[in-house]
Amino acid sequence: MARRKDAGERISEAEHAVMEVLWDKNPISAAEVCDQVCAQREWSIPTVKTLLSRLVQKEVVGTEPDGRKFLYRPLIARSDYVGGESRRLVNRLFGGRAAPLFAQLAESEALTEDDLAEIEALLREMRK
Amino acid sequence: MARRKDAGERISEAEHAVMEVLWDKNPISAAEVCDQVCAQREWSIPTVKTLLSRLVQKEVVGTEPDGRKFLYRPLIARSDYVGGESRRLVNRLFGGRAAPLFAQLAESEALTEDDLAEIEALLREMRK
DNA sequence: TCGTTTCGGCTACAGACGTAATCGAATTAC
DNA sequence: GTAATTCGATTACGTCTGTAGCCGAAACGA
Repeated sequence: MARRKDAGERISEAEHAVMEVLWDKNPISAAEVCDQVCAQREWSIPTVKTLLSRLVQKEVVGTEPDGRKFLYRPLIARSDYVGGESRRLVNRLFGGRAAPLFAQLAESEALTEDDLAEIEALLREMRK
Repeated sequence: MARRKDAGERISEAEHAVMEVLWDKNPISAAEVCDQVCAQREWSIPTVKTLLSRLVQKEVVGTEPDGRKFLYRPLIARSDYVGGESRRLVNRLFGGRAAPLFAQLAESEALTEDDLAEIEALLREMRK
């Protein structure tokens, strides 16, 4: 498959915060991104613009002109990113096996009752 | 803002590789760490020594003198580190819920038959 | 005792990251 | 039409990371 030059360019944590905004709504301008993200993290507009241009450089965000300004939109799906990060963690910490991760979360009380029920449902689903 | 040195101090990926060696066997000397880790990553001894001293600075690795040299041992449990990293990922990508992570792994085919069986067993265990 | 090896401890340095100010062109306001 | 505003682009800069070299003291060999 035409795997475009992906994994090379890692998305940093700050950049990820910007991506979340773009996944939530797009295409939007830098100012709009800042409206969203500067509420949570205490960033200024220049910071957001820097992060956006780095994301554009990394080819994970695309731009389209909108009059005098630019609108930004993600070029990768959130599920791809999330899946990749999840797999990276599982590989690095659990030798690629998901069960130990599950056990770890269970042990550290990170699983709510809802989580358990949901996971059970998913398991039943997969068993069919 | 003042450097928070309490419990923070993140362990980088390269440092983590060193930690894995220490968790596997300890206390050991820098040379022994290199024997293990320089096989996988292509590092030289100076690199390993730098990583070790950074870990000591971060107070996650302790030293004890052994004649003229030092022996290193981890000061944090692997399960604590692994648990923390797992929770960080779940918080950052899945809003703190474990179920979506599970769903993600399922969707990306990252779950083996063994994983499923193991997780089912864990679930039954927790249901008691 | 004197050179050689062996360590740990500083030093180095480029690239990534977090955070932001400044510049220059285009646009809007008078 | 000229000043003020608005953007993207460029530049800045300290920290963290990856990767490693050099130095001086201790220890060992002869």
